[in-house]
Amino acid sequence: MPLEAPGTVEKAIDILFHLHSEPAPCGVTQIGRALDLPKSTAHRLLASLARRGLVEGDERGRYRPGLGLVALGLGVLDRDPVVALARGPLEDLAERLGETVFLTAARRGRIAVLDKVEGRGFLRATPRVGEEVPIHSTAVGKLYLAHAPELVSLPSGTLRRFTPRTLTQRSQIERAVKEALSRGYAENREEWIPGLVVIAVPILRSRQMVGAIAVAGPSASLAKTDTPRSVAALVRAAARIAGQLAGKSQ
Amino acid sequence: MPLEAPGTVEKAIDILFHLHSEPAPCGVTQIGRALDLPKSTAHRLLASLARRGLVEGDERGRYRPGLGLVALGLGVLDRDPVVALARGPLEDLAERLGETVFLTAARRGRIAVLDKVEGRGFLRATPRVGEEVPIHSTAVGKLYLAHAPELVSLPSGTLRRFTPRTLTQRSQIERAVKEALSRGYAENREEWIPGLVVIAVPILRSRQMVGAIAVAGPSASLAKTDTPRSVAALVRAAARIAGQLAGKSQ
DNA sequence: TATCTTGTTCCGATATTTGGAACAGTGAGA
DNA sequence: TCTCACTGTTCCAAATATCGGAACAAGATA
Repeated sequence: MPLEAPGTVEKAIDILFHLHSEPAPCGVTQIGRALDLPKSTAHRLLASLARRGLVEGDERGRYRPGLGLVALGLGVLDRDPVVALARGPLEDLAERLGETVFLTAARRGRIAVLDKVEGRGFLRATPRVGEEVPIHSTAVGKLYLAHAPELVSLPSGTLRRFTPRTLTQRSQIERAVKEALSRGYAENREEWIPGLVVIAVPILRSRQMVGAIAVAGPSASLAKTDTPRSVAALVRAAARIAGQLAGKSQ
Repeated sequence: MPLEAPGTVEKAIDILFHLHSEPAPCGVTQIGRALDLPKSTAHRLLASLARRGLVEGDERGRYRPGLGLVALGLGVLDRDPVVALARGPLEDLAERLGETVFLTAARRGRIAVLDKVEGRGFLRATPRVGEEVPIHSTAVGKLYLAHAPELVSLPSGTLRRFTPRTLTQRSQIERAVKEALSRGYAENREEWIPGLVVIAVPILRSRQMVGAIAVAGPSASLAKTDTPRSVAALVRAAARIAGQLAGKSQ
């Protein structure tokens, strides 16, 4: 089985993600080369996407992601009750701590950023809502491994080393996960991005982990001695979100 | 020519928009009925969409929009320089005026909301980022008809009457557009939604209209006598955005 | 001007989508 | 508890829409 071929729809979606990853509008030939599609195929797929507004083509034949994607993407966030309930607490936290605070959740075995409020520092973390984060080298990843390992899938094989401090051995990660479980929070001190420190706590609804909130900033601002203060604030906010979540419907 | 049939990709996109418009997750049969697709076709298209994360299916076979859409949708906004530059002024305006302020732009002949900052009132306007607004019955629509009629396409035939105050005759609209052009701003007093008043000004970069910012609120809060104050604040903000826009690149 | 590019269109071959039908699992109602 | 109606899923032959090479027109480049 030589890697089953993607269908028509999948190719079209691949074009969307490619346009998303490119900073500038792309031409048909360029897209075809990047995704290994004949020019005419790329052209036809782009025409279909353009008819529905998912891409926009200028008069020169360059294409870029279209406004139709905005409505669809924002709709996903509006639909999620956790995002709605977390918005206020996130703003409070960012105000109090002065650093960037964000909300994450696991979907399809991966972890994505669902919302954020940026801090006030000249040097500050700026996660992108909708993007994924690795599992083995982040604070929220460790939390999921601790509280809901069935919701995330750690890549098999060797784990990627992002920085000198990245934990790449399973035994190291196991130890960190156990620590996260017993302490109730997880840390990531420059294990993913040099200079970046993240402290995260889980949002637990009746023992089930439905997400995590975290504070992120430069290592100088989130020193180890300050950790208890950040953790306390995060835990309070997470409890508030979980409480409102329990009130809502189920 | 009996209304050419949509291709595979278009059908898949139609499914995305249908899921977006439904508040609850949908089953295969339900989607098939709504879009006139056989069950098996809907199922296969959903499988393709799910493989790329644009939809998520639960264990019961219900499908809903997926997280992949978030990254794509937010990416569109990040890419747009007007959105980035308008963010600050929008927040200032919302703070000063106390009402909801939003940014719109024309794409593909239609007008969409690109960003918003909501006001503080218990009763306040809550536009949805990414959604479209009508042209003939909104303040921003009149602005586009005045400054860049080639960018928007007024529907042919009779214009839809949303409220008793909606202008449905071309001559009425022409007069309103001329007024908007001469005064530099446009108003919409309950012409689209009962009780909703909007005041909008264009963002002009070297005589070209690249968007509009507007303040929206209940008619009681945006009385006619207050209009000059709102207009002045909006005009200042629009000029600031346009100025920074001129500085950036071209 | 000559020579590359580019985006777009065309059209026959074929692989992919299509959609009816059968299957299996679930939930409601008797 | 049994039944029935309804789901979502899978299968497969038929048909058709996709595919992709080639030709075309329009710019950009040298």
